[in-house]
Amino acid sequence: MGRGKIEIKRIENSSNRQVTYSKRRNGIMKKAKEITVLCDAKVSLIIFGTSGKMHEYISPSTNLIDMLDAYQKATGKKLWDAKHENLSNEIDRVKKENDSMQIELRHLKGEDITSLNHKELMVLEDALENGISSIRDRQSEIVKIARKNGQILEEENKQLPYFWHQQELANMKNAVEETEDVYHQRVRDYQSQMPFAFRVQPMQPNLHERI
Amino acid sequence: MGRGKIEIKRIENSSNRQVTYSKRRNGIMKKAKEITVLCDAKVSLIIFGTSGKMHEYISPSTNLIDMLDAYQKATGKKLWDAKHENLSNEIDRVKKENDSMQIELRHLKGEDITSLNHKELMVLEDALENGISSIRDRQSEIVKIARKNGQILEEENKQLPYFWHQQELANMKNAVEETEDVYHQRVRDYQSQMPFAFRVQPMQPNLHERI
DNA sequence: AGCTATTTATAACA
DNA sequence: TTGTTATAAATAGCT
Repeated sequence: MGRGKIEIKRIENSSNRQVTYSKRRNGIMKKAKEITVLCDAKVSLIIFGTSGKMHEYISPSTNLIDMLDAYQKATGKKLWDAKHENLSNEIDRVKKENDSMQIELRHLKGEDITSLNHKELMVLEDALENGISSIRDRQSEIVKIARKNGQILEEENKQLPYFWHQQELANMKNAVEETEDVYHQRVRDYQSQMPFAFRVQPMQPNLHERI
Repeated sequence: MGRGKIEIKRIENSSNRQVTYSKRRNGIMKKAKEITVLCDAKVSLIIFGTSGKMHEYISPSTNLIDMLDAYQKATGKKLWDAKHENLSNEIDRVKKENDSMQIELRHLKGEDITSLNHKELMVLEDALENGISSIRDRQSEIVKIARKNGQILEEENKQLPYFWHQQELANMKNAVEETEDVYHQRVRDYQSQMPFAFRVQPMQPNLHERI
């Protein structure tokens, strides 16, 4: 209904599309109002354009909530329960993730490990070895930097013998481990059989150096 | 638009009203579909006639729930109330818990530790020491039981020297640590200053012995 | 339900 | 954007 007939397909010219949208939106709104009055129907009309701007019409004799209640009764579909269900599902999902991390944490702390078998324990032990060695490396790095900057406090100084000793032990152990290639080969094999929760998961590196 | 012009007011003749309702309803539906395609708008249209029968149109690119979510964002009106807000809040809470566990796990694995200071590293180290010693205890326990039951496989036997060696190292270390009461006293003090995520959190004990 | 005279909506243009 | 107008589309009153 215009100067020319148009096909019902997306209008590619964006400004034409905008104009048509605006005019037709008004047209539909008008029709909605008319059918409401003429036939005392109840209408709920919500329109979003590509811009994201919303327009709505609700028959004056009702409101959106009542319309949606009626909708649920008429269709049997649960609307706000569906929403509810989605949220519940997400909670379940996140909580499961939570639980497996919780378990992994406890395992790494040596708790609840009676349920683990030999292989699983070996994987854990390896992870802990790696962790502790990283942390000791970092410790000595910090101490070295602090030394250089003359920032070591009297109190902290007292602890140093312990760390140095730990370093020695770690070195001894590493020396032993280096002769035990068979063991580490095996650990790597087991890791590929472990459940996902036991592997390292990627994460955003958002932390900064702050000695 | 018909044989005669009509006023926009309730059609009193019930059968005329019904006919007009049906025709105009189809007209609006058609218009809704057209604006959806022509302008890629998203439309939700729900109509109830006096009979109580419902008709609806939702743009194929969306669904009623998403439309209503968008409606809420656009208007600020809440259609689904506190119940859902509570669920959303719980999701946020659990996700945050998740994040801090994620961080703690990475720390225990020796990752992302450049952001930690000396004291925090000490707490971690202590936790790892405890974990590794529990796990080694359990390892040797398992081995002992397996020995007793004659269940040791040839393959597993190969690994034993490593574990025994680890045990020795651990014992040496413990001997050292026992003479370092000052250190452990200090670690306990630091722990009370650590953020929650670094402490052990309670959990349901749902795992069973399964050597 | 169809039919068609008319009214309305709107596409192209200004 | 807003308005105008030729034309397509919707539909009121009839069958």
